[in-house]
Amino acid sequence: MPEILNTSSGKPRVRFAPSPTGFLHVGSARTFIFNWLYARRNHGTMILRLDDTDVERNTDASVNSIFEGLKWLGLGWDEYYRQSDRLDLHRKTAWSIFEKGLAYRDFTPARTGDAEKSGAQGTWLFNPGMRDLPREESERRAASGEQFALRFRVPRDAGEVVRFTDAVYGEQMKAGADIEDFALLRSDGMPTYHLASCADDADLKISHIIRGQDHLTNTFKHVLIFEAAGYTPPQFAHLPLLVAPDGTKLSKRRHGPVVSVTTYRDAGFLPEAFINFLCLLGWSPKDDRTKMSLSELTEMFSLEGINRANAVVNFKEPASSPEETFDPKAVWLNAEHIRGLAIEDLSQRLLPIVQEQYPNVTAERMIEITPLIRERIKFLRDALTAADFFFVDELPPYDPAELIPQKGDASMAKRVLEKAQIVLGNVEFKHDPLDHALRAAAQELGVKAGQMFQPIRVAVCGRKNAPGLFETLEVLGKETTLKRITRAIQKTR
RNA sequence: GGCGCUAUCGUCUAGGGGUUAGGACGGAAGAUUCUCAAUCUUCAAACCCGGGUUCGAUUCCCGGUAGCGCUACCA
Repeated sequence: MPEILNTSSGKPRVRFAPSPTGFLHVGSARTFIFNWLYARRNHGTMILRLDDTDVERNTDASVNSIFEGLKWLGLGWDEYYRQSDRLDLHRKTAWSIFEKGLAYRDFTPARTGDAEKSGAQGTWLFNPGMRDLPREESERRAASGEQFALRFRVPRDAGEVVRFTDAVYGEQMKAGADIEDFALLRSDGMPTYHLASCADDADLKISHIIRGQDHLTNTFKHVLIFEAAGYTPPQFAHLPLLVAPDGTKLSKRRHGPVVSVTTYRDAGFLPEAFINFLCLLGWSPKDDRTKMSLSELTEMFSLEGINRANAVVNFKEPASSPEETFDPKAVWLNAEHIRGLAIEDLSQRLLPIVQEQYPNVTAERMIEITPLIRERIKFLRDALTAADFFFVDELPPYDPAELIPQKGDASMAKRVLEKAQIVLGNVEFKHDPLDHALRAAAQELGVKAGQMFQPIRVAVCGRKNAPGLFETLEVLGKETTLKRITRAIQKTR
């Protein structure tokens, strides 16, 4: 009598089950996000499960990196498990399958190395002799201490097919004759991924398995395990893979840190922008929205919107600037989200980054500066370069030639600065008065407004490209402004 | 090799038997402005190929091609 999963409450239970064998990959992050969105959208439960049955390859560093990445995303989860704590359940499940005659001991030594792996001619299905080993002989050899793996006895008679319906890819079927007798238990007694994953999914009453498409063909094996263990398989939804511009799947070895979530964090991405970007890879709302908040995404998310083709993360392979490290759309979305933030909020996020380099900057100061750079930064870290002149006492050296205005010369720069020194000494440092005073001064000197503003801008900012002049001066204050203009006048000599 | 999946502008995608094939990023041009941004306007840019079904296919079917995945006592 198969136990019925997922129907009793109607509330979905989903899980994200990473293997701690490396940092949190952007593809994994997307899988986590889709699961989370699905759970929240349908008032279900989000489960985090560490699939750490491969003791050889698991590391604590990886576990930490995964938590670090997930913490930054800030989405959270409702239940947490580690497969290594649940080995008894896995073994019990495996042996229950064995007892039903649906699995058998294979005493063949493990295939070593990569022999006949990728270039294999023909498909390996099972080791000769083992599948039909008489029960008594099997028991005897096991009792004598001989090592064995436990394999699933895949039904491979003509006409045997395994089927399931994928929420994304539709009806799937495969002949049993094309499925190899996969292992359930290794010869050291440890469960394999397939077994552990299914045993846990059943035990945790997972209703929907939302995961990467690399598992689509594994799902036939999983259906076999669920049914052999007496459970109704959950609903499956496979996600198209994220690939590099060259079409190969994202890997640390080939593509470096671009595939790590923490790289986005450290570059100054907003987690909500990163999430927004990832959602648009392989999923779309049916309207034309692109910039979406977490709550909008939660509201809009559905399995039906998931696409079937792999999605390219469009970064430049040899990146010549930090910006090129990322997909242009991710960068744009980040800037969009930054622009959409309230000044106080943005300022708070900028402050720790700024303080790392300029410890004297206060929260009050940052609030004044933030509106001037909000439209000018693409990454949080850009505040460091966009507003540097607010943070330093003394401007770093700049080329005095920069002080020379368009269609002007050194003497014009000097006249403008000297005039500015006088005018600014007698004006209130507020936007409008500064505006009026400096425009009037330009008129008196017979120069264009732009010719008046540029030398002042360079004198106070140390460069030509900067925020609006009046608001800059207002925030900078009279004292610093006059000091920097004096320095600039010295430079014109 | 076997099995499975996929194929719309450079990229992410919408659409769907009859459309000027829509949007976004990026690119180009222009407007605005004290520079840079931001903003606005405009432009260029796509249905993998071949058969079939049909009055009509980019859309449905078949084949090809290409890409990806699985083919481990990894996950």
